[in-house]
Amino acid sequence: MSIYDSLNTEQRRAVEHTEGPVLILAGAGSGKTRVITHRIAYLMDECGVNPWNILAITFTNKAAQEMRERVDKLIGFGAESIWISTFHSMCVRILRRHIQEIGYSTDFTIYDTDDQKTLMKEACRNLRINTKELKERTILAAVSSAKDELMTPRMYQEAHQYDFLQKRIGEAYEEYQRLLHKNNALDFDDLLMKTVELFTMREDVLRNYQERFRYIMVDEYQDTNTAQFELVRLLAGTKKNGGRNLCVVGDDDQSIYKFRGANIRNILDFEKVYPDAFVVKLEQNYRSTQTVLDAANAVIGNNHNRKSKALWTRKKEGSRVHLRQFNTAMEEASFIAEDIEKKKRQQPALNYRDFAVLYRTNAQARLLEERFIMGSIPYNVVGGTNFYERREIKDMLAYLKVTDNGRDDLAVRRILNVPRRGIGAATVEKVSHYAAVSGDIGFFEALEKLCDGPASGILSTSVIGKIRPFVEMIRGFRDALSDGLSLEDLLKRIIRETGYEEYLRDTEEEDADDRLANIDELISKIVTYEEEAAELGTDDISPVSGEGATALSGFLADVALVADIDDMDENQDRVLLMTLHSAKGLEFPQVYIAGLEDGLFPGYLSINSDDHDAMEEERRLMYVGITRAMDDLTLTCARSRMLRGEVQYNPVSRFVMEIPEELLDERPGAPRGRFSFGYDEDDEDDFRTDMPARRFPERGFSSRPAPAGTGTGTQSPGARAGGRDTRLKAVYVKPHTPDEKKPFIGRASAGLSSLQKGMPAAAEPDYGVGDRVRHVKFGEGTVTAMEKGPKDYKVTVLFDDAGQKIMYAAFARLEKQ
DNA sequence: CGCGAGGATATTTTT
DNA sequence: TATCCTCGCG
Repeated sequence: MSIYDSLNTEQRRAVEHTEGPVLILAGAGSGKTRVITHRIAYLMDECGVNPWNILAITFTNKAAQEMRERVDKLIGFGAESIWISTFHSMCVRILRRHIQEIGYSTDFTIYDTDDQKTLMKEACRNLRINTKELKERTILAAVSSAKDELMTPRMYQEAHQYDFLQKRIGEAYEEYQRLLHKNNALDFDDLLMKTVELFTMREDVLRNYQERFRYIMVDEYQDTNTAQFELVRLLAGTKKNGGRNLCVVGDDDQSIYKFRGANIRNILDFEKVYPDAFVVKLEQNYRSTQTVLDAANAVIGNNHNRKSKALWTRKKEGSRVHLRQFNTAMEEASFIAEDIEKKKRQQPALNYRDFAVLYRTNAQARLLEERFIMGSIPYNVVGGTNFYERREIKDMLAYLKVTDNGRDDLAVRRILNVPRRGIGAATVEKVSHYAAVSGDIGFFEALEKLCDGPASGILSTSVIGKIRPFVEMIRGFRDALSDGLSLEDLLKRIIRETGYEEYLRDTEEEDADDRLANIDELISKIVTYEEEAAELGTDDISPVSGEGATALSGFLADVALVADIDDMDENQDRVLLMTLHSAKGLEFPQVYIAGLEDGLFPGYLSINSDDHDAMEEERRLMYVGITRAMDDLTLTCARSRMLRGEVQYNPVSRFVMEIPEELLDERPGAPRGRFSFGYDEDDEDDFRTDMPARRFPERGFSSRPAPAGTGTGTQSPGARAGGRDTRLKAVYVKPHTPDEKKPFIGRASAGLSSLQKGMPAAAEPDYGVGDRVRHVKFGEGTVTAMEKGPKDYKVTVLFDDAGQKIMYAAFARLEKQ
């Protein structure tokens, strides 16, 4: 009995095909991690491949960690010398060793989004860019996508020489890079781009790694961007130099990171780049019930750009997908909290950790949290603000950074006056200038010179008197560190000497305790790090610290690359709350997807976007969400919800409508209440606000639309404006209230959003009594009566098959035959 | 220089 | 709504 016997035929083929390019299309829950780990084992056990010749790349540290654990279990000895790491840590590790070849020094620091913003602000100031007209945010976004596409500042400028705004962005990009370089810092995207640059410029270095990584595996391949693709392509080498043992694993249906530059074509076109690729599809799902799978398949089936796949399972049918609709988001949250308790009572085998609540935006977590606290349900919110982005943590890290590397000007400036030392902007400005004219020395160095040297007249003695203690304190930290003080004690000493605790208590009474707790957390993280460092020896403590790196810089580099999800501890018995994005790659017996409303999920941006892909990406996100569920899936939505200070009224998400009715335990109803878009014959109800939470239209009157993409029944594609999904747009128009055709999403009061443009008004129908018409659902029929009702035209139709129906013109979407 | 008030502004999603 | 930024005063 070998370990490979547990694999199914397809998995086995994927495992045993070790040579040449391989594409594994792995549907959700099809055991792809198993395939990768077994493949690694197979390479070592059966093919005699050395572990150090194997590279496995993932996207998150958590995935990397999990993979390593599983490989360890499978093969034991030797697993530790396999490179299993994320793209970013891999790049850091390579750059720590070779970046001097392209003009940086190997002790570079990594800037997070916050630092990027600060730096870009400086770049704009230098270039006299008015950040009111051209926001740093915008520039940074452009720079980031340029880097994803491996575009240098020069290339950017050349590509946009005739567009004034773009040209300015190009200049800002260039200046920003200059500042990064001056600070000996790389931002996130640089890690990838600089590695590619290194490999392109130094063929010998590339050769070196090509020879080392004879077998490469890439997980979540659908999420790779151009830079990552190029990196992999370079590492994999060519047929001639004996490489190309590249195995990529992914699922185009789970590509949800386009906004971050992910290029779905990387997976769709893999066979074009590698025509001799061996392709395996894993379609057997080991996770979910048939019902859940059917729902997922139905939803994703509405997307066009995909490799066809049909998941199936041997698991039982399972219970239907639960659908619950509420009047407010508060009720929705209460329901979820109560439902979890109810299920736990009914099925004592369930633990809190078996539940997850997923949502589109982080902001939605708040209400849920409130209710969970109220019901004393243990929970954990994953994501939101990253631990390492919290102010107090960044302050502490800045002290550590300055102690470690004085060239990080940003860090120095961050803490120079934190806690307050009476050193202000004017002084910072003078010191910066002094640093610039003294041969572009670092900020801290400039501070030192101004304190140590003879009175230069640049700073007054009183200011020097404020700076000197700071400089001396930092020096003290440095000395202590080189005398062998542990990181833990260093951090404690920093807190003590700076008086940070008192500073927190003085300035913010409210959450000082929370912040102090966070600092304690940081201390324990640093302790853990040191313990691991002691165990493994400095080189292997972290995937990112190359040789030559001190323990401190190793810790700092690690920290920069940690995502919130990486810290998730599945041993805690807590309900997990997280975004759909964070949930990718996870599974739970009980899953809730909350906030299923058009305008929220799919977000209004994608509903209104001209980019057809945007909606498909949202749908993939829904697919990811559904397929997280093992046994039970509950979908919830609210008719009204408070969003950034205003109440919004949104209809049920179109994605819910795409799930076949027979899979749901309740029918999606038309939203009720004041802003209902009305559908029932007895329209009086539609304006009652005290409707019971759940009430569904009569049979046959659901507002279920046809699947997107198939058009609206007989409507020929493209017949309507833009050929896009115009059907649902009608939903936003309040029926026939002549001077009030406002969208229901976006602002409920004033402020007409762009949604309004191009919206079909509830116009007079182009048919009359006696005309033959066709309805999406009921088929053909004859109009027998028409009456101008209070809100809209009330049309009575005698359908050939479905009998007589009375409906409103704006929603019936009757087509004259 | 520090602090507070008030206004603007953002809101998908995150390695 | 919550945070962030700017501006003006003490």
